Amino acid sequence: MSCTTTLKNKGLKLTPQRRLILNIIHESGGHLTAEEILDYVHARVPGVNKSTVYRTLELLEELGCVYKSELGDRFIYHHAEEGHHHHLVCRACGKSIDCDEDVFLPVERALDKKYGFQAHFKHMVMSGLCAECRDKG
Amino acid sequence: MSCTTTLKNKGLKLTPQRRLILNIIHESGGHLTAEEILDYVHARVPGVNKSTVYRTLELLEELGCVYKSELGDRFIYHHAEEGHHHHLVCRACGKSIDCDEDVFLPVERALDKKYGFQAHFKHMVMSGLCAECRDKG
DNA sequence: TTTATAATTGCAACTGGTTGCACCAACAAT
DNA sequence: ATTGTTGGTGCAACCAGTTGCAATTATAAA
Repeated sequence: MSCTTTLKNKGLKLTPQRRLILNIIHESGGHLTAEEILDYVHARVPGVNKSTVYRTLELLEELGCVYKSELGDRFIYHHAEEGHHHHLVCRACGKSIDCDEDVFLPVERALDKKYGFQAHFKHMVMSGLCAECRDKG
Repeated sequence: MSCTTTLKNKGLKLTPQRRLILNIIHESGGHLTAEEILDYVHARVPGVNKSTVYRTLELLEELGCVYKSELGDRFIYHHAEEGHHHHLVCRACGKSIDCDEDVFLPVERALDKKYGFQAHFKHMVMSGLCAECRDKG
């Protein structure tokens, strides 16, 4: 279901500000920080207030339209495409690799079996070294 | 090696402020947010400036004396004991369970094999449901 | 014990992000 | 067309955390 219909179904309004923010996230494709999104918004429509942007991001996250993930010290937003997956971000070249959803299943099983602890790993973003950058040294 | 000797070996000073902050983290045993640490500091010595506290936490993390981990939206600090391990924090009762260091090995291997991506999971803090709270709810 | 020096602190200003509130816009009922 | 209601925005004040800088202090050498 598209973001716009999700909004309407909940009795929420698709305002110009929200349309703008959705467009920016969709067009970017990749991962944007809240601040980058704010900058893009202001570049197109200077008048939009920052609290509107932050509130919209929070709303879209709650609706499941975008994902908010932790990467090191900051939070990044990305579009919730069909099919969940994780992201591998190279700390050397910045490249982002889509990663299969199931890699954390062994961890979830182990935590359950050993500690009776129920954890879920959803759209994780992991920092590390990609193959090319590792070979370069 | 103790935190105090680590400081001295690097030519860094063991000031009263740093001693206080180290004591608070050691005594607490558990996980403290930066703000909680700041509150405890002020409770004992009101004059200490917040920038001193934040800078000290950053320094101690760089030295490896304390760990800074992400838990949901915030960062928590905990003492770097002998033997690394992860933490399982119950989102219902708040209880913290120490978790074996090796649970993420399958993930690290899978990421390497499938994507040539090198990632390391160190002192992770995971939110979820402990066995008791799961049975209750 | 005194001095030299680099490390450290407190301060004030600032940044990213949040919150309460008054006003505004959209829409449904009359 | 008018009104009532709900949701949304902008504003200003606020909060946690950061930064540059001048003043201070722990420490090692003399």
